Amino acid sequence: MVDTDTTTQTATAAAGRDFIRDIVRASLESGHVRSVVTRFPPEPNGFLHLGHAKSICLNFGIAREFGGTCHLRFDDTNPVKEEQLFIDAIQRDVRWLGFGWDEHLYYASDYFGQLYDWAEHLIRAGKAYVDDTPPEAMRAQRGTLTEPGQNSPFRTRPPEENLDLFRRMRAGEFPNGARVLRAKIDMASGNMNLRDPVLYRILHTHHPRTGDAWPIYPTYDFAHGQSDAIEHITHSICTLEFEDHRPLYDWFIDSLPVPSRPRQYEFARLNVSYTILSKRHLTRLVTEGHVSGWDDPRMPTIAGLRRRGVPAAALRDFIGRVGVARAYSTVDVAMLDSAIRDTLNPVAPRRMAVLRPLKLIVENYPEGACETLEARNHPDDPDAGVRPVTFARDLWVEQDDFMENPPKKFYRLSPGKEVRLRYGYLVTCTSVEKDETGAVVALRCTYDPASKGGNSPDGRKVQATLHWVAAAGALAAEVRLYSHLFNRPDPGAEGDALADLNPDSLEVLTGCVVEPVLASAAVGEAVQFERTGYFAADPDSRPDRMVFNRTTGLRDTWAKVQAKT
RNA sequence: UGGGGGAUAGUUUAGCGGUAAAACUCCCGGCUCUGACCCGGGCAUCCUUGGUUCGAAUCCAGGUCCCCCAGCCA
Repeated sequence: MVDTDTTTQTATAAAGRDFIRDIVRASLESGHVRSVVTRFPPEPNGFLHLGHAKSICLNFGIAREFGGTCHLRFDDTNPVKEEQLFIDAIQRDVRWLGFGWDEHLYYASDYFGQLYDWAEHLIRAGKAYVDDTPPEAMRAQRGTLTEPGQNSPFRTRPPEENLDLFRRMRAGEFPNGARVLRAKIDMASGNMNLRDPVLYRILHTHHPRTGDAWPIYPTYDFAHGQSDAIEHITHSICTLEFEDHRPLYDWFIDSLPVPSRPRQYEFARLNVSYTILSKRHLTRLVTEGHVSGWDDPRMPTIAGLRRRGVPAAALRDFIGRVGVARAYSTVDVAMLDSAIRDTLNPVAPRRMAVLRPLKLIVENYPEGACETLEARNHPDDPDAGVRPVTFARDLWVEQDDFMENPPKKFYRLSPGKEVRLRYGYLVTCTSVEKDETGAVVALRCTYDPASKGGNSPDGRKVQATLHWVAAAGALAAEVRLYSHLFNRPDPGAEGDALADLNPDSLEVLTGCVVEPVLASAAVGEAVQFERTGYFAADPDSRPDRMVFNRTTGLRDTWAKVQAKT
């Protein structure tokens, strides 16, 4: 008891601050709740995305911070849309994000029997009735936002008849859509959810878990709160659009002999600029082939972000930065990139990779010769060690690092200019080779033999340090550069969101050359290509033909300077 | 007078009657064997109009704008 209190206080002090956590803290301190129990309730009809990540971090995070429990519960009440494939993917993604549920894995379908009994309970209490009204007519009877609805002619059906009909619905006697079970609440309510909501509908559909055991399925409203109650959830946290379902949520809890009294709290869902986080749209992107799949690195899905190389820690950090509130908002996607860089910068090993190669010939370096130099794996972390890099006469440098007629602010290579080849030598460009069309095909340089390692004895400074790869031994690679999937910050604001798809969201570079050590880069593991960005090997990689995904670029001040001129 | 919510820098969020804080973005500068990282500096009449108060982003009253709800989806 004393230990429990101490634990609670410690956890309480350690937890973050937002209005939900304030509520949890208060309920714990007041003694209304002894131990917090939350739940993450995905519907298995798609892959998890950034919006779910917020909910996952909130629910599992609160349980962790306050010494409570968080359940993973699949909201599988609509077999028409749900699949085992998604159930598996969701579990994989939640785990990858860094959360676990121990034995607390549940399915709303686990409670179909109990839910059915409670439906009969409502019928006997005169609080629910079987309605034969066809869908279109029912819609017409519901009224509008400003006009009250009309009572269904079946609303006064006696309980015995309702019970008989409902049992026959359950027995599979009627076709899809023939009848529904409705709660008898108030057809004149200003809250549309209270105008006799549907509790059960007839669906002769195979369910991933219950098979063909049920020809009727409960609706979200009838299943969710009661599932919470069965699991003794203390804080049922959901998004704002469920706010006006709360009176209904409470109506069921008050009308049924449920074993506990959960409370629903709502927060604003996450929106991110230049992306879309609606399952309907994401599903279309996949099924219509606009992306390669749910795990396409451009997708805002957990699986897509993972494949792109985004670490789980970066996602958690991002969610933390975004905060939790009740105000509608759209977060700048730049905040995600920032979180990714901040997570990767201190840990990602540095490598050299030339994305758009330009040949550089060191004229005064002996032909056929080469030497091994030492490069640090991380400039700020000596413990990261060093690796050998080969220097030779023929090298590759980045096309962007050379300009024949440079503007004043251009620090890199140009005729007559001296720069440093990182961890190598200082080189000075002496001449340029061009093809018939006038395009630069190679640079000729001289190197200062005394500058081995990158510094000359006389201490002279150069303005730029370039990355490079020796031609001999270089590994060929494909590099996939990703940018926003949509070309406007608010896709869909003017019509169909898919019309705002960015046709240039994927750029595939096939002629890249990278350091030989990259042959052993593990899939999904982040590295920094110096001066370029963070990358991770894609599952498509093969030892002799690596494929790298750009997770995110480095901040690029030069690009900004350039853009302004 | 349908019901329910929300308004603090360009973007998210903090602030809970004592004179607006942080992160991201952007701009200026410094440092630098990554034009990265890092370090300085800059960027807000707190939606509005009144009221209460010595004092209001915070309390009260009235406006304005935005979002959600008329699935047998969740």
